[in-house]
Amino acid sequence: MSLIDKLNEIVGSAFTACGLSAELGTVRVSDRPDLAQFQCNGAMAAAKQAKKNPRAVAEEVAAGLSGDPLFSKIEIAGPGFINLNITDEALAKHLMGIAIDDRCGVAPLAQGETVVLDYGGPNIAKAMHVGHLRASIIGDTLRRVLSFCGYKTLGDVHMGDWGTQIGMVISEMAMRHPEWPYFDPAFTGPYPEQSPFDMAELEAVYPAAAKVCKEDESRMEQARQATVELQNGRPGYRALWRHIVDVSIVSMKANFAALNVHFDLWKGEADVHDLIAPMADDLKAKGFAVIDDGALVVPVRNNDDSKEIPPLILYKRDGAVMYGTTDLATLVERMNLYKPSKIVYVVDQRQNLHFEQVFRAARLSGIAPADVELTFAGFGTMNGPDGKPFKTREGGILRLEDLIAMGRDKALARLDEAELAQDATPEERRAIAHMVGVAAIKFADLQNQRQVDYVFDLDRLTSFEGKTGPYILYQAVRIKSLLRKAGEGAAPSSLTLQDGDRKLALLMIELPEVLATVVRNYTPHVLCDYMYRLAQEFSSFYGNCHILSETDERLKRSRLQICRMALSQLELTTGLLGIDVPERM
RNA sequence: GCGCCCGUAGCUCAACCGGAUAGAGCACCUGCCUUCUAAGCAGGGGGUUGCAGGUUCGACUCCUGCCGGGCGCGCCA
Repeated sequence: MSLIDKLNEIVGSAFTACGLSAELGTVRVSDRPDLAQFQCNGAMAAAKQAKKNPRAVAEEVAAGLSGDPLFSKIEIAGPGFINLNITDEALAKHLMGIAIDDRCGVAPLAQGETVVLDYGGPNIAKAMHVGHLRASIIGDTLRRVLSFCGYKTLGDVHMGDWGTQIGMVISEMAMRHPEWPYFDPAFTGPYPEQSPFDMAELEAVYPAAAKVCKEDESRMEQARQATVELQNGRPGYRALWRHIVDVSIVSMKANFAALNVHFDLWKGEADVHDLIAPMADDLKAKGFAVIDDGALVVPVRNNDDSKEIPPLILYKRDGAVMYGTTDLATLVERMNLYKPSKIVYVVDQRQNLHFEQVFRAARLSGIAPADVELTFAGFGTMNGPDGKPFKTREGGILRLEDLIAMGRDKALARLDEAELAQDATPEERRAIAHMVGVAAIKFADLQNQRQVDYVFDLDRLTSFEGKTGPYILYQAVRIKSLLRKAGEGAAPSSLTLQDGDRKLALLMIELPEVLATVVRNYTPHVLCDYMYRLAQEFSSFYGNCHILSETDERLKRSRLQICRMALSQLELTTGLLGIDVPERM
């Protein structure tokens, strides 16, 4: 049980003893550390309800607490804050419990309920760019945190592989290479196993195709036609599509591997194609789907809506399906295959309305029963310094792999400049630089609140100083180095807490509540904030206390134990962000 | 037009369910490498939380109006 939970129990029952609700006894870390370690604000809320004097209520509750030897201080302050300190002995005892726990004192929150997370969402045939960074790493972090907290998690990359953009690429390829067998209706196969193009060529085709379709309506019409034919199973198109998917996946995997982003499922929109027709028939039969203006749609408007909600389109007039169709069918599939208790979509905030439509259609039709939590965890757009979606100076997109290379090269330069890890092999140095560069990029992004837009600043994204990923790594590396020098020492039987380390000790009890918040609100930045405070508090401790040179053996062992605990938490939490810690840097 | 989001230090961002003196980083200023990695530490200046009301013991937080910005709104994703 976390220390906060324990305090909640104790203070909660003190409230109960006064005839008040236990919930009022919620304790939290004090936001005035100069006054107390913990605080409870429940007396003021209770007084409001019962129309009593808040200080009197607080006095009564405090009197009930006064016999508990856990507390070294119980005070009433201001309008009725109950301020609490616990004894160093109690704190030390609790910490020793955390020290021997490989979960750093965090009890699981769930019992293996399944959660499907939908993140990443790269489109095939396109180079991954900086816009995919947030979608990937926020989703992956949430997956890791939920998994650690006891959920069975399934991360699905959910590629965009079935929409009109593929029709654009196919029709553009038909223009460029009419001789390919994929375009010959008389061809009876088999089609070549080897793709006639590589990723570099594919990437070049897409923007050209998109441009020409935008400018030329007849080309757009061809693209739509190709999309329908692909979806309806034209063999040559399907074979070509398979190449596009395979070539794209190789490239995606390289990017995700570099970022240490993991997926359990490599599914795409196309995977649910065979579920669409039966789903549509069923929705039609039950009256949820109707023909409107030539399209088959699911009206999702409610009478009490204050805004216009357009229907979800299942089949366009031309017979092609849209992403709303595949999203709904994907829900059918996920319910059938995984029976999840939650499905979380980590998607660009601008798709808010779209998912509102999908969720409504799913609830309405019973595809997603009421007890399944559907969450749209939208993230903000990455803007340039001008406030508009980020573009490079040349006006183009910045490729993800180029960004990662920039981070790595900057870290490599830093290693040279500071003459660090000189005896390491070039490969090791490169590996360290990669870890540092990726840590910088990921932490810089994840520390932003998920929902809001943020400004993309290359210098800040690859900065190594201050509130950055490398700062976190640096503190962990210092501890590792310290512990190597200290050698194997027996763990102390108890901790000796002093002014230099008490703040750090107190901080380390907060991890369970931090992770609970991340899970509740799907907000990785709360974890980043904790990690930074932890690293900072350690750094302060490290700078102000001698550890190896401490002559009081008992104190030295206690401090080394604090170091080990800080390292455990840093390694656990960096792991939850998918950030690797080098041995030195 | 309707809807959603945002406006906090020079810049970029935090602030838990309404709590005490609104916190960090960058930038700027002052100290600290003959003690465990200076990618660091200790300290300093910097605020009418867009504006105006309201709710209450208490408002960055909730409500109303206004100003400013972003995004979305039927056959792209």
